[in-house]
Amino acid sequence: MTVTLADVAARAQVSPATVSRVLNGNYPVAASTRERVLKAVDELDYVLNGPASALAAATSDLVGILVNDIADPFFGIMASAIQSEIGGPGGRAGGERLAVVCNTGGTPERELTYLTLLQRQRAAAVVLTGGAIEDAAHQAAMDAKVRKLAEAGTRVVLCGRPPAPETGAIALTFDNRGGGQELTEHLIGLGHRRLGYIAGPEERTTTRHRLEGHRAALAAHGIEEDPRWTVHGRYDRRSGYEATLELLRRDPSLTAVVAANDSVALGACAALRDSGLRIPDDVSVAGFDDLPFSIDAVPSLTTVRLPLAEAGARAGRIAMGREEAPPGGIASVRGELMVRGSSAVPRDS
Amino acid sequence: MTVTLADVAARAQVSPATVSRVLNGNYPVAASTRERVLKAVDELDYVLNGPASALAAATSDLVGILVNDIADPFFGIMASAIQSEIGGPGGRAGGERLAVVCNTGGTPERELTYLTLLQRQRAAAVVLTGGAIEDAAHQAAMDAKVRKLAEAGTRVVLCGRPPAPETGAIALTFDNRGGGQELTEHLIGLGHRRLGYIAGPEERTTTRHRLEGHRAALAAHGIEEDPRWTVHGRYDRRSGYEATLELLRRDPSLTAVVAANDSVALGACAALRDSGLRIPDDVSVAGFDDLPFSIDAVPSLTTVRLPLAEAGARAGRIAMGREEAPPGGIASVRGELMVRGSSAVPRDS
DNA sequence: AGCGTTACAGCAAGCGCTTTCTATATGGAA
DNA sequence: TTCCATATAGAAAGCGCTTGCTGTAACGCT
Repeated sequence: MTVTLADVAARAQVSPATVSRVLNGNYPVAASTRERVLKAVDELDYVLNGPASALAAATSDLVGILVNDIADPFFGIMASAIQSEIGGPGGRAGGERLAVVCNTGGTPERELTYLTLLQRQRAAAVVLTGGAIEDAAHQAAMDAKVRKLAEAGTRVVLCGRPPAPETGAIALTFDNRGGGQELTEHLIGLGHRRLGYIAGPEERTTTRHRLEGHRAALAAHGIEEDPRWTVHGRYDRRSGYEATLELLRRDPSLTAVVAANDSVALGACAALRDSGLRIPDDVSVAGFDDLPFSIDAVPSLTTVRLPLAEAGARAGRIAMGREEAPPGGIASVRGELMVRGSSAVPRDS
Repeated sequence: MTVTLADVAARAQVSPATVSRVLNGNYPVAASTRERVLKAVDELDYVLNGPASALAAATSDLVGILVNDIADPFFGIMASAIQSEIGGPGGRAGGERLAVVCNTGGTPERELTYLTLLQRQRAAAVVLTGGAIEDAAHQAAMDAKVRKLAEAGTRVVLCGRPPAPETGAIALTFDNRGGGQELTEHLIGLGHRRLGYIAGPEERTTTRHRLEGHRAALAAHGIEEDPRWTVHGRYDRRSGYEATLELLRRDPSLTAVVAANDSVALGACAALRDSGLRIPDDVSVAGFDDLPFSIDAVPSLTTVRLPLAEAGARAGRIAMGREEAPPGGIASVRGELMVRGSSAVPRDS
């Protein structure tokens, strides 16, 4: 039925061992023999049995990439960059690796289950992207899993995620706190004193860090924050729209709205416009991430650029052992403030 | 070293066969025995060896999803929907399946290589998304691969891709032609007579079909097309920006620009604005796909909505055998014209 | 009581590959 | 010529799991 190594061996008049060695190229095989084997492979249209090979060799060529939401370009861009470096087809590395992009939806269970699934597949490496969930029990479970993976020889890299000390994972962390602070400082510098903040889901590290940065900036400039100025929501446009209406309801005198990310910011812009407010004349808006569409917003969005593709690529290389891990296994990746049209001096200043 | 089935069996005082059956749940096992086994599994922290199990059972729980560009929400949305239906963690189906999202970059080689890799892994199913590449040799190679996969029992579903007759693949095709035609007819109906068209890459079916629809609309209304009105580019914002400048250079009297997709349309908007033209007062703009950000463009984008999530979900269910294939193995999915702010009656009409 | 069923559990034969160890040439070096 | 590297090929033992087939109690009938 299906062609096996043995069939190829028979056709090439060699032993299965030789065929295997030709295919893996890690053992001397005479050129003439190799050719004969290759010819047989071609003629029989032989395709290696991955599971069998993984079983025998006790390694696989699967690389897992965990993302919170694959439909969100934030993750798509990182996933794409990681994948381009892990040496799948078209990648520069030799062995052909299969990237397994797993969509966790940001839920603890799925995150854990996917990790188990990857462990089951004996994945060669795993890259976890995006913010982590802040729940002690879940964290502990994740850390344990990661440690187990690392012990089993799977390289684990965190990309845009806080470090997980003692687990053996390499972390490329985004400086969300610093970026958030810089962004808000920019607005304060323009003269804003009443700033609304649309945060992401409560239990995410990303959410907390960005918010902390924002508050640090306020504190540094002696601005006392009104609790009404912060609204939590999801990381999507819709949430930004609704949260903005809520903010406006709570305090119509806000002169700036800082959003947890660019999608939220876009929703905020829509809500402001629908409320008859002009950007940035009446209200300034700022986002985070600098996704491709942010520059096309009207006015273009002031935001913090995160080098998603670069970080992803680096994470991919580290996962493949093609780049050294940063000292201490932890590196902080900084964002860059992008001042654009959506932020300006407040009207009343 | 690592815990195996046998270890669990020993601990639970049963045979390996019994453990396997408890884990797979496809054979009667006494409740008391099952419990004992489950307890041992838990105590030993046993994780099934995927490759070994795939080898023995001659099936795997991997499902491949091929996308042209994972960083593009067009594909991200479909991938997400497919994944939610294939019964991975959180999905409603029983068996836990691992979705393998493969980023082909739209290149023939990678497309083919990934298919081979999936074949090698004995994937349970494969979903190919997005437009196909129009190259006779490549098509033939792809069809042959697909046929082989189908013969080997892998269910192959095409989502947003033209049918591949005689290969055993189920096709959920987007009616790009019809959508393109409807869109252009809308513009013509508004009074536009000089319409620029920014097409995607030449060799893609999606590109060709949308363009054909556009031209069919022109023809149907007796509008003779000026060859200068069509520019080919990539499916991204940048390309839209540049192409628009080119169109404007070629014929400054254009009153409408139809883009191959929404990203391109956004780039077009930027180019028009940078050229001092107002949308839609001076020039109308239209996109395709209706990605989430399109409604947030200013003005919001007139476009053709493609039910990406619905189609993806359906493709996922079909791939899992949870939904019947459409009659003849082919279904056409229609788009819906979304008339919004970026299109209006031309100034000079 | 005798016997066919039914419900479990175990045996053992692989699944298709990798890899260690062994065998056989072949070609110098002595 | 003799002997030992060196190069290349094969034999065979698994890798860890699944599953067809074979027991063997326990049960319900007649």
